[in-house]
Amino acid sequence: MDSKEKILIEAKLLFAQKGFAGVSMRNLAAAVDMSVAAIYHHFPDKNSLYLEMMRYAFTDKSQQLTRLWYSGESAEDKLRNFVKLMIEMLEQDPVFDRLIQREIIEADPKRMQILATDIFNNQFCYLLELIAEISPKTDTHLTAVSVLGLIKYHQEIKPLRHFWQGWKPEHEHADVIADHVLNLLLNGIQNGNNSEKK
Amino acid sequence: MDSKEKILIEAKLLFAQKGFAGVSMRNLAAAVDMSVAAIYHHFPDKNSLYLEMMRYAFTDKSQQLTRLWYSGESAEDKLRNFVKLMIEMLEQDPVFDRLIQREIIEADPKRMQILATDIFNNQFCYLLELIAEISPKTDTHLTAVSVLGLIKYHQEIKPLRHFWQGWKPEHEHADVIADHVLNLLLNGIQNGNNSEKK
DNA sequence: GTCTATATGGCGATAGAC
DNA sequence: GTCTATCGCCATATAGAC
Repeated sequence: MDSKEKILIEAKLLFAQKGFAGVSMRNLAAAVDMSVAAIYHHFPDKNSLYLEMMRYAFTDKSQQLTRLWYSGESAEDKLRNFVKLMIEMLEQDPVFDRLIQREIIEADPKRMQILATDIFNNQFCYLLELIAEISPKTDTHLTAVSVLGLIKYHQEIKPLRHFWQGWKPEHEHADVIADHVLNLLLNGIQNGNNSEKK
Repeated sequence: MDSKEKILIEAKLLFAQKGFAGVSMRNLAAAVDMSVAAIYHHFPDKNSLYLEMMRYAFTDKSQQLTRLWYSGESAEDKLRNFVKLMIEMLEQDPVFDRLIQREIIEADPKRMQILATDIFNNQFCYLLELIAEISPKTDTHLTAVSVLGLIKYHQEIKPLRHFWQGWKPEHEHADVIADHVLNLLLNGIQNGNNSEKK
């Protein structure tokens, strides 16, 4: 395999786990079984390596989703499939998931706009249309963010949740989480008993 | 002011901004205008300082919440107040919010267990009981995580959301978000039209 | 392209004076 | 309780041989 790509793959893993400040060039060199100097042959400095890794990690994540929006299914089935696909994607590539989280918390203004507009906004618009169809009365922007939040948070909290009461092994399975999230979205937590309301 | 408390206050700010690995004892010493050795007089090492800062940052928060659990209100009103209080707390103290985010993402195994059990678990248990009362049929653990996710994600995504379609200035207000989250939790997104279901 | 060796400086933590 | 001075180590980055 190409040495440069090997470095990028390992860098993605390490930076996602430990953050920019938490990963040393020595750590990375050890992980790819090379010397530090060999890495500096491929990248001018640590910062450039990080940026190039980000570009590498973000390529072609949206193809699977786009196929979904153009399927001929009903709006509710599309939402069902969207939630399931997103949860599966995050579970399948947790490294990618953590990288997004890192970027949001670091909140570098330049990178932030690229991330928001170039990568996420397109998919967000499809989701908005879908929600407008299913639930025209609600604020579609807020609801779309809630849908993403439910999907994202269950993944995000995985390191903590098994310490908490009521945890079961099945709570780690993508389809169990997907079913729960979809049920909550479509019915709330009262399971059909949503009478009393102002 | 007490030197130790001054250190804790500044440490909270710095660790929230830059993370554990991103803050050196020298940075902190400069921020409180003391020597590094003076800090080591109050704390045995960097890790202990961090843990004590976390406990310090959480004490007043859990007091507010605990008062809420022992109020004589109905379960649904308690949930309503919990969501509102949490959103207000996160908005009012964004440093605290970032601290949680940092902690979850850094997921240091040693710190994780202490924080998850010592600090979060108590409040989580109250939330579990509440949900068990409101919605006995659902999986309470998953539902509690969803409640936290809805609250947390709307705050977490703030740096990104205004780039996305459908955003309005009012989406930044705590009470608008709280109303939206509560409506979603109690009714789902279909607004009472939750008939068709497997 | 990859290595060994090294320059230069910041890191966590400690010793001991005041 | 706070300081100055220092230890030993690890950080980023470079030089030059192969």
